[in-house]
Amino acid sequence: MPLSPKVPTPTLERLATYYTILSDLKSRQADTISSADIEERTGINAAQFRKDLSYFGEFGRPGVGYAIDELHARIGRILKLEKTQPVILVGAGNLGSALVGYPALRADNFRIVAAFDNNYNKIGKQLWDLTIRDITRLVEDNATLGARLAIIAVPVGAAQDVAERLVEAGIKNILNFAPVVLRLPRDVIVRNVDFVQELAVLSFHLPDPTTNP
Amino acid sequence: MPLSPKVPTPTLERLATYYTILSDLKSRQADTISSADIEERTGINAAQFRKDLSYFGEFGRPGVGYAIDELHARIGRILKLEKTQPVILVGAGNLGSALVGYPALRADNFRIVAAFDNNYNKIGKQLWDLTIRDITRLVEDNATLGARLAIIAVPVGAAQDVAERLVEAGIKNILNFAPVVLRLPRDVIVRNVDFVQELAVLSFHLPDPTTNP
DNA sequence: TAGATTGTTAATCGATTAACAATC
DNA sequence: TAGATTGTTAATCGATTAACAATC
Repeated sequence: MPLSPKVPTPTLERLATYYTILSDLKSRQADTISSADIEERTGINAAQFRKDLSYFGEFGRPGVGYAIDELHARIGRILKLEKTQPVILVGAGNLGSALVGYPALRADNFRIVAAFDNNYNKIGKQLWDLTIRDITRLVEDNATLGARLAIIAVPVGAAQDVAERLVEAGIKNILNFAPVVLRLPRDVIVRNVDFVQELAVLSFHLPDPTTNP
Repeated sequence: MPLSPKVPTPTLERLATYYTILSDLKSRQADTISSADIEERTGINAAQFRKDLSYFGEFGRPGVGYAIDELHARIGRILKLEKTQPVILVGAGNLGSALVGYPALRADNFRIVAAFDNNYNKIGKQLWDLTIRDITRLVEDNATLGARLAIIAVPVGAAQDVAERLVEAGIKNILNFAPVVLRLPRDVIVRNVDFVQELAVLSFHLPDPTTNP
């Protein structure tokens, strides 16, 4: 298996986008799709799409296009979405609760298998179908759970500490919702989701509040 | 006012990051900071930081650094965060609810001023301090509200329709949480937040499940 | 076969970073 | 003044896209 040398992150992000629209097309549509069709639907340049796939081998047939089912399956395999991935959630607040209840996660084979918090008023309570666990038990609990992905949905002040516990528990792939830069060993991969940052970028593009006429 | 010619999006994203850490430093720290300090705290290259600022003028003093308060204020002005921005939320589900209750939004001067939904069981009910409104009233309601930013937190199937209503209501800056590519006029700016995409990128980086020894 | 579309190379574009003269 | 650090230029790096021979 020729290990793909170095896949650009933007390629991985687009791969996830292709996967989503292929999931959508899978049953309801014709069974073949061209890179031009993909461009039509996603706005992503057709050459870009073909280049993205080329990091992982050959997927289509010249003159014909791509078999939707096969392409979907192969991208799923690349992104390791074929089997259910257990995910740990830390932070049983409003955001954490929304994430546990978020149906798209389950649809894409992610399953939140445990929720942790440091608040003694929450520990032991239910969050959907999960019993909220004590954050101090994270390391020992994950020895059993065996999750390799985690979501941080705690306030800024707690995020760094939580992240370090996660690493201690063997989790090196972290989705962080706290608006803070986590300082962690270099082999830990962190993806940040920052609502305020997103809104700030939009805010910049707002028309200038023209001074009164 | 020499209109900044073309600011790269990554620069805007980093500007929001600088803003966040400056908010943090503002009171508790010394009153001056160097680009090297910024690199230390954010992992963003010091030259990158200086270059980012250079799109907007001069901010520091050679040999000294940047006055924290002033820098914070000026970045706030660039991102138009100095006055409270009204934001409309569409989708009063779990995620929408978490967003309304999210303290960091308010801290950065965004205020969700109205929540809309299409579900008659929800319309009229309370969501925190907001009364959930009828999505079909969006255009007329925003004539009064005057929001220019909106958040879409509805299921995939409803997102395109909601987006078009928002544009009709004069809102051209949209934060979209539905995992779908919105097709809108080119002058509309959309930022997508896609949890599943983020997890998929992390999932890719998971160690290969080595076949049994 | 002729028409369509792939996979890939090469050209273009844009973003990051090193280097340094200017300046406090 | 000497030391520190900026703002900016130029070099580097990497990602996007156009073009096209290969192939169905």
